[in-house]
Amino acid sequence: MEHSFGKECALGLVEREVVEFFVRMANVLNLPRSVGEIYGVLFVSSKPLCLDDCRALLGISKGSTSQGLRILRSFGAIRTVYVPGDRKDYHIAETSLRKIVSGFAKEQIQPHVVSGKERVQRIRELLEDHKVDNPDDMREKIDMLENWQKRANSVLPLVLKLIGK
Amino acid sequence: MEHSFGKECALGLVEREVVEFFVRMANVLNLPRSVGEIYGVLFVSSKPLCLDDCRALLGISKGSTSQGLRILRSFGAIRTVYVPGDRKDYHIAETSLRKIVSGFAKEQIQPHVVSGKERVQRIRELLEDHKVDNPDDMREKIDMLENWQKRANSVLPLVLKLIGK
DNA sequence: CAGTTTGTTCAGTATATTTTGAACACTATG
DNA sequence: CATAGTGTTCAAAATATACTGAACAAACTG
Repeated sequence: MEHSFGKECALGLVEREVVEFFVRMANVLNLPRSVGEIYGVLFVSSKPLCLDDCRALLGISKGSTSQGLRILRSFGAIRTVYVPGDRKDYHIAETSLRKIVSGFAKEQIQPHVVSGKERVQRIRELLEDHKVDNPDDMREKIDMLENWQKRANSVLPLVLKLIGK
Repeated sequence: MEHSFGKECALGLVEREVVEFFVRMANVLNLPRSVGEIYGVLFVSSKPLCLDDCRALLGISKGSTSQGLRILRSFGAIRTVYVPGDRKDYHIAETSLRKIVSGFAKEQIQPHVVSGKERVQRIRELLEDHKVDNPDDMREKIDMLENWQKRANSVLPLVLKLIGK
């Protein structure tokens, strides 16, 4: 007999623990808790689940579930599968670590990198026609920023290579 | 003549832009905005700054500044330097990307990785004496989690190697 | 087409995080 | 040892973020 901790929910003890694992993951990656929960419940399930399955198993709202699924889809952490004879969309967890990492990087990190690049460019321009305390020193620092960005950019491809399939 | 945007502050236009760059960085890394601001102002300054310098330049509170400096110190993003004949602590930005990344990883990421490892172990144990829908499938999934962790662990050393000094 | 089922959107609410500022501890200094 | 200078802590306030649920849109169904 399994005690329930906190709110009732339809998941077994082991399943709950797996979901919690992904909640922590989400936390580290700066994603909403519900996104972790949803990926977790899909990961742990041996069959595809529809929106309402996820919602019911986790005891969260339809809105959160819909948005969570959208986010997960946006970086390829889940796939939507077609089930003949059912109008609902069914979802399964993508289990290729490489795909997930690469999707996450492309969708969630890359935009920041790009805007960072623009920002440094902008600083360079400002530096042309604005007084600063120590122009040479400042120029050196902007160079350093640009160098950091270059190196940061080179990391992802390597990580993907290393992390394999 | 420089217009001021929003609140008055003691930084020039270029300096403000550099600080904003690091605020975005902080954002991506899931650190408080003030931590980004403080690193930024130290990075851009050509001389060491004390707590009250940072506070005054950024227009933030003493408490935030103290905590921000502590966090930055905790992963080696800044160093505290001794200035003879002055009771105050002075701080400078560490500019070795490698040191910063490595410190950040060790202090902010590693603990999560460790607790993740424990969590997977715990799930394995639970799996021993709790019923689940499909034990074989579940075991396979826990194996996958463990495999992911191994691969994730191998990333940092490589990133450090790649990112150079 | 009227009624159902499914999924999305978004304004309002709830929650979590960050910041503030006043109280405190510590040390130096006269 | 009283006072001033420096940095820390933490409870309360401010802010940012995520979640809810009702209203909606779209697509099927009889």
